[in-house]
Amino acid sequence: MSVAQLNLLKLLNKKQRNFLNEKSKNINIQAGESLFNKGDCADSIYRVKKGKVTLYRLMPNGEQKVFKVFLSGDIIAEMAIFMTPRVYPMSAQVDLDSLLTCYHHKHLKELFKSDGALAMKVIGFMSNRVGHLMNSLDMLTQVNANQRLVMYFAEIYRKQKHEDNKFILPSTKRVVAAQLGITPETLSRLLNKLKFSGLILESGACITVPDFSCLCREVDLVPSIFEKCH
Amino acid sequence: MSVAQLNLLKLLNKKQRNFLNEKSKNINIQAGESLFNKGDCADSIYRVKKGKVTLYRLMPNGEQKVFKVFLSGDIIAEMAIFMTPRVYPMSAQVDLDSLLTCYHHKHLKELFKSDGALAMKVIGFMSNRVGHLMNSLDMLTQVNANQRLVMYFAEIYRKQKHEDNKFILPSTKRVVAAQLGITPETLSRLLNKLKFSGLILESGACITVPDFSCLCREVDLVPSIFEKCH
DNA sequence: TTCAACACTTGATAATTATCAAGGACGTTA
DNA sequence: TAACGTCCTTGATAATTATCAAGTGTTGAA
Repeated sequence: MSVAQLNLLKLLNKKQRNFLNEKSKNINIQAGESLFNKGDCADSIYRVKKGKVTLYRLMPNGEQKVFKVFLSGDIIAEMAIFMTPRVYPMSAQVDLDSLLTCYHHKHLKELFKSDGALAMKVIGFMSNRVGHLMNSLDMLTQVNANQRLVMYFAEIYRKQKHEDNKFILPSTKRVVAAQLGITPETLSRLLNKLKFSGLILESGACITVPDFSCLCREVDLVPSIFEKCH
Repeated sequence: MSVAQLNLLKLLNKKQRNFLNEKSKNINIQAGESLFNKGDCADSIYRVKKGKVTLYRLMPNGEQKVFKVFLSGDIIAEMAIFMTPRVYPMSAQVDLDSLLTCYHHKHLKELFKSDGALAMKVIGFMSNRVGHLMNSLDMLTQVNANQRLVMYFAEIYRKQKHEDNKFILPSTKRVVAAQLGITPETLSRLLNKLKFSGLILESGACITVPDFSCLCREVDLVPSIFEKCH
């Protein structure tokens, strides 16, 4: 399974999961509302059961820059509850009417502290996360916008296990551009270039890649980035 | 204390440290030799007692791109030993004749597994590391080369606690440029611009910053990045 | 010493990406 | 329906950074 898909709660066994679920509570939040703000005490992590939540950061100029989009199944603030000081490092906002499950940090820590083997799993999970981030860090500095775009395609394609060579952009292009660290205009032009070359087809938010190898070759990347498992 | 300065071994208490030191062994390595290669089984972490080690990655074109430089006191491969699969994600090479202490992963895991409170500290440490990396990730995509350079200055200035407003570039400018994700030529020109404006003085590898506030203002960053503690 | 290798610099030019300005497409609301 | 807002696109231009080529200085080996 891909590292990206793993999350903290998947490390638990059935019994532990039951223990946690008993203590959890579901909450409904309407689109537009704030889930938490940067600097708030990080008491809970959230699991998205339905809807969409974005994690963002306020830039000096007041713009909000999206860091990550959470969809069904994703866990929000996995790391924040373990940090010192224990505060959320970014803000989260609900984009669509959402159903979230809320877990209190005390109960998680209780589990981890009492079960040494589980704690080791968590440590391993976090190490892999660090490795993954270091990779991204490397890529984003070493790689041009075209390559970042294709790498982003690969990431969401692996995440969405769709039947054929299609995937859906999970948010507006404005947000996608922000995640790639480019302007919406540049994104528009890059997509145009790929469409014009026939390397991708676009219909609304749905993107089709007829041939991954060709696409990768075009931007000078190895095709293996699209492979779902490794 | 700054997050960057914390490391895995500092989480141990005296007794645990003694336990580990008994099992450790010192090794001398000559400049130019390889410490480990990407993909090697990650059995050990290393502590630099003397010398210099660089962690690097081989690029598709065969160039080696430096990810991090380890000097006295730093720990190499803190995360690798916990990853699955347990292999080093990059290669490490000794740049100066070095004395390293080598700790086997089994002994560390033994400690972490048996002491729930320690395991929680480790989890906290890794969470903070993740937070730190997410910050860097954000910065490197949102920030231009000038700002990255000054942020880099801030990082090594905080690390080297020198008397006055001086710090030493820890490696050649070629390597510094690679770490900043720019070419040596661009680095040369950026430094020139800052020198010409009087914002920095350069003599060999030693850089003096007469006024941190001015420097930060010039590149549109907050001066607090140079503060040693927070 | 002389040569070769390497780090660094500088200049000229090209490629990449951002910025600014304008307009089209679409849905929402009055 | 009209008016508005937002997303997206497109064009023109500017800023940033890379690339290529050449030259300087230093070091270390023959």
